Order: sequence, then structure tokens, then C-alpha cells
Amino acid sequence: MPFKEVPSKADFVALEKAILRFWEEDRSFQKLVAKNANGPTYSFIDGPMTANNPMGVHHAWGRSYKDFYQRYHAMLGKRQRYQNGFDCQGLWVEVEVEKDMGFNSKRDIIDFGLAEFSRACRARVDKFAGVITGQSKRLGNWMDWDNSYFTMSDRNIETIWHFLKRCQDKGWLYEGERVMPWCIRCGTSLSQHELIDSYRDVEHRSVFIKLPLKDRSNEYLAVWTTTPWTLPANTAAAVNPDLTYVLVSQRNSANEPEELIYCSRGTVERIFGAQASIVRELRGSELVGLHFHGPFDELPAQHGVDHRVVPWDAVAEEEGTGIVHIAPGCGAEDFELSQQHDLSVLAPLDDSGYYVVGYGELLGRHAPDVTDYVFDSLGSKGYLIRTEKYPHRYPVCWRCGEELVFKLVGEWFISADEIRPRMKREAAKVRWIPAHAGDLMQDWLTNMRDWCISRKRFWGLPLPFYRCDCGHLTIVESLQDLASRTVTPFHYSPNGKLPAAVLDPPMAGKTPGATEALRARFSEPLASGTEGTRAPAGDRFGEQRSLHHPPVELPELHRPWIDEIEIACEACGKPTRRIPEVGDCWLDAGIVPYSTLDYRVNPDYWREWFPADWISEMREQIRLWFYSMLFMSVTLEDRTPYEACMVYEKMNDEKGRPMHKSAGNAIWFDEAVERMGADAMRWVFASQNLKTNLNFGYGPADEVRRRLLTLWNVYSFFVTYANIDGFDPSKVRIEPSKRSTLDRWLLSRLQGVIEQARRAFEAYDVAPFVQAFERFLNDDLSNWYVRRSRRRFWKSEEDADKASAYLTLYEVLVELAKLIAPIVPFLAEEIYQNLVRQADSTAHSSVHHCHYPDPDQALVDERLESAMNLVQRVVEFGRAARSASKVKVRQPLPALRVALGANEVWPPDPEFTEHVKDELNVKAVILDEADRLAERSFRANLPLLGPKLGPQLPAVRKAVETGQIEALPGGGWRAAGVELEHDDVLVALKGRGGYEVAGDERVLVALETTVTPELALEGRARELSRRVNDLRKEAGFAIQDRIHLRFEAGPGWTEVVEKFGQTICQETLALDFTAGVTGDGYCWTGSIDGERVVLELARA
RNA sequence: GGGCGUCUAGCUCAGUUGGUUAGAGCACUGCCCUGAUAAGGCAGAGGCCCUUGGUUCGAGUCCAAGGACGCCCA
Repeated sequence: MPFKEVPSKADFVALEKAILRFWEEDRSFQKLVAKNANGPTYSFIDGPMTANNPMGVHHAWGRSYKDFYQRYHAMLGKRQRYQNGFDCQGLWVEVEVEKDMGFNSKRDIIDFGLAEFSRACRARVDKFAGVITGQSKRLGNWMDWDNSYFTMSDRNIETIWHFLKRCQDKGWLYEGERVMPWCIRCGTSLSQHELIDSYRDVEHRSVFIKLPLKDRSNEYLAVWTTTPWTLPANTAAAVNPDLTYVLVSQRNSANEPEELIYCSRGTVERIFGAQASIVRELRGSELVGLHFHGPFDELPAQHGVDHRVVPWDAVAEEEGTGIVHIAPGCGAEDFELSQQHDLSVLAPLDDSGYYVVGYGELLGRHAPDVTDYVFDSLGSKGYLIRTEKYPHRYPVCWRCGEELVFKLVGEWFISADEIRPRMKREAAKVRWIPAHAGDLMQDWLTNMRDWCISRKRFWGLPLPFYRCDCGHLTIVESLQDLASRTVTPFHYSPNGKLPAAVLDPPMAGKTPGATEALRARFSEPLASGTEGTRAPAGDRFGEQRSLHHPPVELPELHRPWIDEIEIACEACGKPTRRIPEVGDCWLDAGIVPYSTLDYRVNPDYWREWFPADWISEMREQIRLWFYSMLFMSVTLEDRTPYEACMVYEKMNDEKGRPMHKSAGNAIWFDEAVERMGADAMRWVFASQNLKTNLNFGYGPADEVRRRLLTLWNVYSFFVTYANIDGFDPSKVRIEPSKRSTLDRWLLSRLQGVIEQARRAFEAYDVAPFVQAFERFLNDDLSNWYVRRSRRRFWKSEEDADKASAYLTLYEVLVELAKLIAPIVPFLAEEIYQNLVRQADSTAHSSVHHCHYPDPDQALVDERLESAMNLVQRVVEFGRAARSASKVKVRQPLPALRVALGANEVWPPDPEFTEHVKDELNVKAVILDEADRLAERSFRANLPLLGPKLGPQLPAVRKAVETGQIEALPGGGWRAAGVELEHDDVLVALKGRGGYEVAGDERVLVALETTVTPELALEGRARELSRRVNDLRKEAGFAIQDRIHLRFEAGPGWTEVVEKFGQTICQETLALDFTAGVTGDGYCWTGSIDGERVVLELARA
């Protein structure tokens, strides 16, 4: 039963595509799900990926991890949900759609029409969900793609409504004014977690001004700011009460009167130069409570504002004047100070950054453009000291890049105070990988502020908040609830009347999967009735209340449609409208452990799969998804929604620079997967240390590919010879204990790798396994087992040793395929299909259906491993000695002498000796007295003696190592007057001068380098064999082809052929070796050892 | 200002509970082997294990302080 021929040159990309087709035809994934249908659950929850753009290689990184562990647990028989998730709502999607349509502001969207805009957003999500699905399949991910969840789904929305209602019940929900980072282009505030990663180096113009104190003639406060546009909203100044301030006397010119200006002592020079004359010093606290004239008192908005100096211990002297301009409507800290000190709050800007009524000539001007006006105005009032360019890091909108302003806005919040300790308690129960991720979460939770959940945008979760004129807030907690409260008759018909963009999106033909998923999602809950609380399709809600109007169509729970619906206020019954805001997209993602697990509609199912056994995302998700899930779960059930959480770092390019489209170093997934292959990419990811950034690129990937190539080479080697010999694994059965030494050694070594693999997967850190695997593959399998076994495979007799070799190599390759199957599913499948499946049709149809290997202690033989290790060392040192002797290995040498250290024993099995002779091409291995080659030296066994002797150790150690040591009867020792036990002293070998030696303290070798004429002849024979074998290959002969060999050469070679002709024939598969070339065959003329030789090869 | 990480060969990184002479891959130099061969092996060179202090018989490893870089919070 021959195996499929394996080309020695691997084309991994082509192979992967073939395997993808195989999985499709075999329905391998579906079979896996069916096979594990009754297994114990393994609950993984996929963090929703924004379906907004194609997948990048950094997404592939995370998706690979997810696939590794799902596949591993599947091989342990675990039942899983395999649900992929798409994030669908929020500014991410809106901004991309805006770009597509060439919009520049919120106004553009409103002019375009909200309904069409929402449809366009949905269409974009649909399109890219399809694209990402295709890419993920190419990466090798196994998911239930038709069952992906979408955060824009009704179920997700309703579950969030339910959560919000619970927040209201607990009294955590409130509407508040707060100064928020605000994008004047997007027209929305950004939350705390959206502000991160968005600082950019920019240059602004800062300004020093002086503001006159009231009731103190000719005294001023020096104030500095980098945001001149906020000065018209100034209502206070802050000083550090503990800082030292000074009063500086300043005169601009001889003609002008002297002015007295306050600033902090550490800033005098910066403002006034080294020559400033200081009139007096005072504590900051002495300034507190003073009143001053604001910089723009003439503005109507400033009317009646009492500008005061307030204390603030955060005021520092690194920049500015030590007196900080406070505009409570334009800065977060400013606003907090205003709450503490009851300061006036002025909000000068509208949503798009234009000054509102009350700001005089500034009315209708854009905040970023008023710097000159402000400076001119200050100058004309005599307040300006000077302006200067000021480069600094300033936050910009993370989506559109516009510089942010800080703006007083009304937003909705969930209070964090009560939940904080509970979240910290639950986060502490989570198994974080790596562990310090838990510290980061704790730190984040300690510092988290109230969660701002509203966004003044369009395509997002409709916040179900109905604020009545009577002041009452009604929260709708489900569609059913909406139906029962509505005063607007509506016809909810997602099933019958899908929006055009959903039913017939422009790109529907290209993304059938996603479109179908959408269709299914709309029809499924209604048809199957699993969503018990939802009203049946086609119901007309609220008609009994208003029979006079036709019902409003409500195709989906999104703006603008849902805004049409008014409900009766819970308190007073008056019709009430929904607030216009939508929700933070992290509500969408955070609810997933509840929405996708049917918390509200199928509690049994929820209990079965909640909490997740494991989740994983990149580290920034600590303050995003991990946080929002934890928040929502602790609110609903007071417990963590995930038990283990794995976090990885950032991806950079291969030189460690951040990848940027503009820098040209970004790598696109589609290109990368075609160039390096998915397996190589996944192997790179698997070998990454979770704690450090990943430097990703084609260079490192190629290194990795070459390492996988070693496995391919061994696999190819096996198949080549197994086919020649007709090896059939199903017909050979040899107990491991009956196999040859080398085989038992390899099987023993393999158990160690299996052990490592199991440990690594259980620890959610496969990098150590990848290392162990590569070591085994390279050192044990390829460079020792296969090399040492080659002759076992080549020999023509069909004996037990040959069968043992084939069977062992076969078994090991199959085990290795299983071990790496979760990581490189394609290569593993290829090997499995060829080695196992084609030979045994009753075997699992895919490697991924196999049970993950368990280490078998019965196969572990530590003594054998240790003996082989000794042999390997001898070979290694022998090669070093050969290298030093300059006699090449092809030249046989008479002997290698070996001296063993005190506790070493040369294995009695002659096979070990044969390995040494063969590897080093020596005629004999002679165990020699250690004393002849080496001196004994003594060393203290520190791990034993340290605890025993403590401070005495150095003296004893010195005595031992200088040989001042006495052997005692019974095996003990005495040194420096201290009696030591046998094991306390290590007896080692030290090379003695005068020999060609190499070695360490365990073993020493010496090479005898005398080349007798006999040996020289043999060396030439070997040279000839090698040359012929080169020519066989050159001539294109098959490995097993027999040949006729003919030659012409000088007399020196005749003797070689006479004496060693038969050996050469054996080595080269020649039937005969005769003098005289015929011109009939593959002919080579050249020189060997400086003599002309003609060789001719003809296929027999 | 606070938190978390990282710092080991030219580059990328291993280094388990503290233990004797700190390793690998890539790159470089020289050599070798070869029917796994567009591979492989051996050897060479290359190190203030960021610094300082401490604990200890002994520190790359533990502790403290500092530095650089990265990420986060304020």
C-alpha cells in the first residue's frame, strides 16, 4: 500500500489550499462538532471583531490563538460553540461609511438621510463580515461561520436594554454634565477609553498673559495657556497653596508705570528673564480667594462672573507660570474644580466647535481658528505678555484625526463607585495570562471613572431612555416592553420587510455567507420561537391605543425608525420620545456573554456555557472589552463572565517599528498568507512570547518556514523509502519493548515532547512547546535518529530491525502531526492523510478528530536517554577532535579513545559503539583509563554543600578544587578538615596535554590520527563512492535504480577498485565495477585527489 | 506623579525552584559531510546579563534604588 509520493520541495501554500478543499468536501468541521456533541463543554467566547475593513495580520494573530486552543480542546473531546462574532455598530463603521460617501460632518449625514445612512452602515458590515469570514477560513480557523453573532442584532440590543434597566434599578444610571473630550468633526464626545493611543505631536501657540487683580491697584496674575480659544470661558485661576510665589516688579519701558505681577518662584526666569526684580515672596495660599478681572469680561457670557483664585495642589512649575487658567466648561480638571469651589461654568462651543451666542464677535467662529483674534484682543486690552510656539502631545480623534477639544456636554453615565469593589473582587478570581495582566486590570478598575455610555451619533445601539417632561425617565427593557408601552402604533416586520440594504446589498453576490447569516438571523428567532419574549412577526403594536393612524413601519431597532415611536411615560402617561443618543459600542461588545448565550430567553443554555472558560484578545482590551464585559456581568450576576483571560501585546514590523499604512511597512493579510502560508504564520504566532511585542515580517516567517521544512524533509524521507520497501503500517506490529535501541530511545524522547505540549496548552502558553518541538525535531529526530537510521532503511534485507525502524518513524511522525495539529492544521492534516488515512479507511477522517496525544510513562527510559546522550557527546567531541586534527571524516582513522568520568558507564550494547564508529569513521572505539588521557579533578557539589556548610563553603571549596582532598574509606572525603559525603564531591576529567583531545568533565575523547596505507586506500574508496553517488543523482537515476559502473584511471585507483570494488558497488547500488568506459552511459571526467578519473554509469 | 512590562552576543530572543565555565537561531569567518540535498554538521569570533547597593557561601535569576525604552493611568 504505497503512500502518496511526497515532493522533496514543499509548496505549503498550494498544500493549504488543497487541505481547505478537503475539509470542505469531507465536512471535517461538521464531523468534529458531531463527534464531540456529548462531550464536556469548553466555553470560549469570541471577542467581536469590527466588520468594517478586511482582516489585518494583527487580527490573524489573535484569531490564530483562538483557533489553537479551540482545536486543542476539541481533540480532548470537548463540546464547543464555535461562535464567531462581529462588531457592527458605532463610530468605527460610521466614519468609514462617511469616508466612502465623501461626507465631512454630521450635517452631511443628516442631509443625506438617516435611513439611507443606517442602511449603508449595515451594508458595510455585511460586506466585511463576508470578507473577514473568507480570510479567517483561509487562515485555518474552524468556526460555525453560519452562526456568527452580530452586535447589531435585536437580541444583543435587547439584552443591553435589560442591562440598562438593571442599572436604573440599582440607581447607578444618571444623566450628568461633564467636560468630555469632544471631536468637533464627528460631533461627539469620546469616552475615557477612546482617548487612549490618540495623542499626537503638534505645535500650538501658547500665551502668557497678565490679569489685573481687583482691589489691588497695579497688581496682576501671570497666567499661561496652550489653548487660547478657552480664554473667553475663563472663570478662575488656580494656585498651588504650598508653592512659593513671588511678586515681580516689571516695567516695559522707562515711560510706562511699573507693574507688579504674581507668578511662582520657579517660573520667574521663564517669564521675565534672569533680571527680573522680585519685590517679595509669599505662599500660594496667600493668593487664594483674591478676585481678578477675567481676560474677556466684556463678553455678555462673562456678565456677573466672579473670577477667583482657587487652591489646587496639582499646580506645578514645569511649565507656565504656576498660576493656571481655569475654564470649567473647557477642561475636565477645570470642571471638577468648579464643582468643588462653586465656580461659574461657561460652555462657549456648539457641537461642531463654533462659538455660541454670548461671545460677541466670536459668535459663529470656529474654535481652532480664533487664536489670532484672541491674541489681538488681549493685546489691545493690555493683558498680553507674549506668545510662543509650543510643541506638545495633544489628543486627536482616534478615528478622524481631528484635534479634540474639551467640552461641557450632557451625557448618560453609569456610576462606578458601587460596582468598583465587586469588579475588583471578580477580576481577582480570573486566571490572567500572563499574570501581570491581572495587575493592569486592577489598576484600571481602581482608576476607572463613571462609564459614559451615550454617543451623539446615528448608527448605534438605540439607548432606550424616554425622558418625560414630568422629569421621569422610563427605560424600555425589551421589544415586548416597547410594544406594551408604545403610543405609536407600529408594525415590526424585520422578517417580512427587510431593509433593502440587507435583502439586496450591493455586494450580495460576493458575500453570500454573510447575507444568508443576516437573513437567518432575522428570520430564526421569530420562526423558531426561541426568543420567547419577542412578539410574533407581523404584530401591530399599540394599535388599540390609536386606531386612527396607520402603523409606523419598524424594520429594525435602529435610528431613525425607532425614533418615530413614542411611549407612555411610566409616571404620568404622557407620550414621550426617546433621547436621540446612541450607546457606546463597548456596551455592544460587553453584553456578549449574556446576549449570545441566551441569558434572557434560555437560562438553561446560558448556565451551561457561562462563564467562558477562556477568552483572549490583545492587551488594550483590558480597558475595553474585558472591562465592559466584567462591568455588565457584575451588574447582572455579580460574577466574572470569564475564568481565564489571555492577553498578548502589540504587533510591529520585523524591525520593531509600528506598522503604518503611510510608512509602507504594513503587511496585508491576503498577501501574507499567499506568500508565507497560513501554517508558517501560525507557527510564528505560536512561538511568540506573550509578554513582548511581536516583530512580524517575511524574514522571520521564512526562518520559521525552514524549520517546518525539516519536518517535511523527514516526512518525505520516510515516504520515499517506505514506498520502495512497500512498508505497510497495518501489517507490522512490534511491541515497543522489542524494538531496536534507537527506536526505543526516540519513543522515550517523544514522551517528553508530548508532556511539554500538554503542559503548554493547559497553560495557554504554547511558546515553550514550540521550542521543545523544534529541538526534538531538529536534534533528536532529524540530526540523530534519521541520520543514524539511514542504513537501516537502505539495507536490502527485510529484517526485524528494518521493520522496527519503519514502524517507529511512522508512529513518531503521526504523533507529531497530532501534537502540532492545533497550531499548523494544514501541514498536520497533510501528513495524517497520507500516513494514516489513506492506509486505513477506518481511521478518523481528519487529524483534528484524533485524540490529543497523552504521554506514556511506559515508553520513558531515562537510562537509555542518558546512555544515548553520552554517545552523542562522544560523537560531538570526536568531531571537534577531527576538526582540530584536520583529517576529514571521509578518511577512516584507527581509533577513538574514550575516557569516562567517575560516574559514567559506557553502555554495554555494541550498537552504541557502532554509532560512534560510524559517525566518526574510526575503526575502533577504545575505552581507555581516564588517567592516561586526563587528570582527575575535584569539584565541590555546590547545591548539596551550600545548605550544609554555609559560610564554611568557600574554604572547603578551595581545598577540594586544589586537590587538597583525602578519600576516606566508605566513599567519603575529607577536605579542609571537614568530612564530606561521597556525593558532596564531583570527580571530573581534565584534559591532559599532549593528546588530540576534546571533552568535558563527563567524558573525554582522544583521536588516533595515524593513517596507514590501508586506511588511506579505504579513504579513497569512500571518496569514489561519494563521487559516484553524486553522479547518480546528477544523471537523474531513481534512488533504487541498479547500475553498471565503469572507470578509467591511473594505477593508484586500480588498487582501490581491486580491494574495495565490492564495497563501492554496495554503496552505489552497482551490479559491477569494471575497467574501461564504453561511451554508453552517463560519463564524467575529472580529478580526484589530483588524479584524472573517468567514471561511467549506466542503468542496469 | 502613579501602575505594568521590557533591558542577556551585531540582530531576534531562550535561560525552569539562586549553584560551578550564560545558551539558541539569524548574520559573519573557516572547515566538513551528504541519495532528507534549493538541506545538514563542526569550529571560530562575538557578553560590564542596563547601573548601583543589598540579601546569600554563591545572583543573569531574589530585594531596594536609579536609568533607558514601551504601554497605561493621573
